[in-house]
Amino acid sequence: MELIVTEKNNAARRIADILSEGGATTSTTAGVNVYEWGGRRCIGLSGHVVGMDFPPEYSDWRDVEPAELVHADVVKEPTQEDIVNALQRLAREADNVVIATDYDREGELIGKEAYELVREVNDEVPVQRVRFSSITENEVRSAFADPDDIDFDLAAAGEARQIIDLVWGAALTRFLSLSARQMGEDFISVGRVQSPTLKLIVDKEREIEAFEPDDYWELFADLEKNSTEFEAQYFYEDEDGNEAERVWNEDDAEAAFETLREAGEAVVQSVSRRTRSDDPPAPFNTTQFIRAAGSLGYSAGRAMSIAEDLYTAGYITYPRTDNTVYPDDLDERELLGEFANTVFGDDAESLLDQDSLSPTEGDEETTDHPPIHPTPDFPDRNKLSEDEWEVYELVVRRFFATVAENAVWEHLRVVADADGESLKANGKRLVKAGYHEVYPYFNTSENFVPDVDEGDELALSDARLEAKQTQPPRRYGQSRLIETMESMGIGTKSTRHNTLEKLYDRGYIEGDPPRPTTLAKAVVEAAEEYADLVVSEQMTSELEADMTAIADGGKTLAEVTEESREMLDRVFDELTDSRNEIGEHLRDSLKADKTLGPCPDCGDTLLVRRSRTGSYFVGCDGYPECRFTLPLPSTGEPLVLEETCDEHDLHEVKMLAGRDTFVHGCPLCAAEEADESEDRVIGACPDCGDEEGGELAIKQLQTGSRLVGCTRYPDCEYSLPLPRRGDIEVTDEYCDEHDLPELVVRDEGEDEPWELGCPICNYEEYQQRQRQRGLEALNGIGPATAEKLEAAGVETVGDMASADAEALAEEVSGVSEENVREWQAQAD
DNA sequence: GCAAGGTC
Repeated sequence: MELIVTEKNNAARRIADILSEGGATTSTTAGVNVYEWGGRRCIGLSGHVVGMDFPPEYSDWRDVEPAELVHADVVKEPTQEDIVNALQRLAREADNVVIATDYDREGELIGKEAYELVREVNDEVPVQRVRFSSITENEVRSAFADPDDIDFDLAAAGEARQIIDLVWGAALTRFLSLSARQMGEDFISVGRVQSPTLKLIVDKEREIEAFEPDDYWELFADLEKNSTEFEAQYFYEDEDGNEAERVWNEDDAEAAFETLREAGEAVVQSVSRRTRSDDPPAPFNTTQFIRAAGSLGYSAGRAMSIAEDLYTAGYITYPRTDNTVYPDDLDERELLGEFANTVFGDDAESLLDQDSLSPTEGDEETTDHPPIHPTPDFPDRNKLSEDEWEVYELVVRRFFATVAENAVWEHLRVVADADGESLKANGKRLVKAGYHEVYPYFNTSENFVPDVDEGDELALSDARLEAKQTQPPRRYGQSRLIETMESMGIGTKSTRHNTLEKLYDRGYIEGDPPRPTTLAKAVVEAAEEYADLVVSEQMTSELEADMTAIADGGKTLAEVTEESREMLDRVFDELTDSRNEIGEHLRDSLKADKTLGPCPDCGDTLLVRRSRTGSYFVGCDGYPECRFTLPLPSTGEPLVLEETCDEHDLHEVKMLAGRDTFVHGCPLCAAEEADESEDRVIGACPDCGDEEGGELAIKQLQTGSRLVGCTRYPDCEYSLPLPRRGDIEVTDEYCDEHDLPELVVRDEGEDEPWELGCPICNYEEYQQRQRQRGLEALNGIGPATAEKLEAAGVETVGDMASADAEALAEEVSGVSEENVREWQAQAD
């Protein structure tokens, strides 16, 4: 029996399909899919199934000096036990093993890890290696016809990276965390990729903070020919002989303005026309896909998660790729043909009608995977969420664009003279739309300038002088950060977006575009001073050079890692002396990130704190002398914003809760608002109204949340939830069943008020919906939909114990699929 | 409990 090992289940299934000509059967071994046909079995790993770590005696942070980690052993342990078990079970019975992991460095290492697991249980079996750059009939067949050996040097290069990353990352992370006494979940992390990325963000912030704006002026006027008006801008020649529009001196600007205002007309000095070809974009690699999705409003992580779903469902190719050149065996014409009978049919036909079909190419041609493009498998639109469809359409249209013709612009430049001052107008017109016809994501707005001739006298009206200021540099957006990381060579196609998420999670950045916290600045400062290499992209470039040397046989893994450890030794020589100083600086910064402002009782400082039960609240730094506190909302992690409240001089607080994130505002304002707001009685309490005379009232709590609750609270705890935002109106309409008024919520910025109705009915419907949604999740509705449900604030079955989920399913069984679809439509 | 890299 021959055993084929791939990097992921999807690849295993497709390779089995090709080699078996569709005849493979699927079974599971130790819960892992195995594809089997004519004497062959194929199993997919899940990337690395073993992980590198220190032996257990190093695991207590307090017992081990961080510097000891530098020369500690590292060991590899299984991290995916079920897959390791399945692999070894099959390997025992194998008489030949073929490693078919991805064709890149990490794939070689994953292959070598599989090889070692095979060897543990079978020291005889031959192990071969096949390499192919896309899972297509031709490539796979020819690779298997001519197998090769594992490249152990290349795998060792990857292993050196693992060791160096672990040793540097863990030792420095522990050092900073211990020195700041930040253990547990709020440790202070550093690493070869995350820290240079963080420095990028911090450096930009430093530029912004150091920025001093300059005043300048710009002048415009309207020109007119044959009663068509167009705008022209004043310009002059600066000291270097360059054309300039900004006037840096107010007197000069006023003088030019005076001339333009008095001129009344301008004489055309020159007219120049040129046409410019606007070539279609290159095929999508991961970074460019993230960028394009970003311009549609998707965060990097969200874009990748949607792409992942579309890939797993079989609609697009593998979304993690550096490649921007379609492989030879992609038949673009055939793929276009697959869209003929879809909503993209007209566009596909028009592309097929072109004289030639030559796809664009980017600069990167790699062996890992093809660029991201749609597969011939066209999705049923109803099965995708709106977001998924939008992203899918982007991928389809990008593919279309890469085989479309170029666009052509015509530029018209007119220069005119108004009493010795120069005016210019630049017009542009799209004369051939080309790829823009099928790829509507780029700006194609035109700027109209009429046909004029040299010597024409144009009427000049409405001269304008605009006072402006230079602007600070812009922060990096997520996609620009990822592009910059790529150009610096840090991170990989699969990890860059995760690195950004890590920086958010660690409390280093907040907002979008991301801004560094005080802690982030302190960590970067500390690293710059004592371990410069770890915040520098140079660490990666040196590592890359070393890895190339290992792969070529010029250096050994032992040499490279030993060299790196010696460097880290020297870093620790310096660090250890400054431990207290560093710790103090980090602690101050952490405190600054939690500081709200002056305590209204004692004038000391209000901080965000955590109670023993884990909930957050606002407390005074002067505790226990000052016992002032304010509550915070119970959902999410609090984040102190830059914005402050005018009344109390306190920073506003934002609650981070994934997609339910909201701004709580100034906690003192929220508390005062709650104290001032009168409870509005709307009816009798259904629990205790008859016996005790309890009444239901609309209440506002100090945490900012609102509810309908019993006036006898805390004796009676009956309550119904209300939305956090919007004005709640009590109408004259009454619910027959519960004898309560219908409520309406009016939210600023929303055109339509939300007719919430009777609060009891509303809550019952809400609970019902929650159950139905649970059922949908149970019915195998995709992760994207589940995520959406979570966004709607609904706990999904994914979070429930399986017994609970089954009980829930039983409770609502007898529901037709149609009903489910209807509910889903409502939820959307 | 530390990193970065796979994959889900």
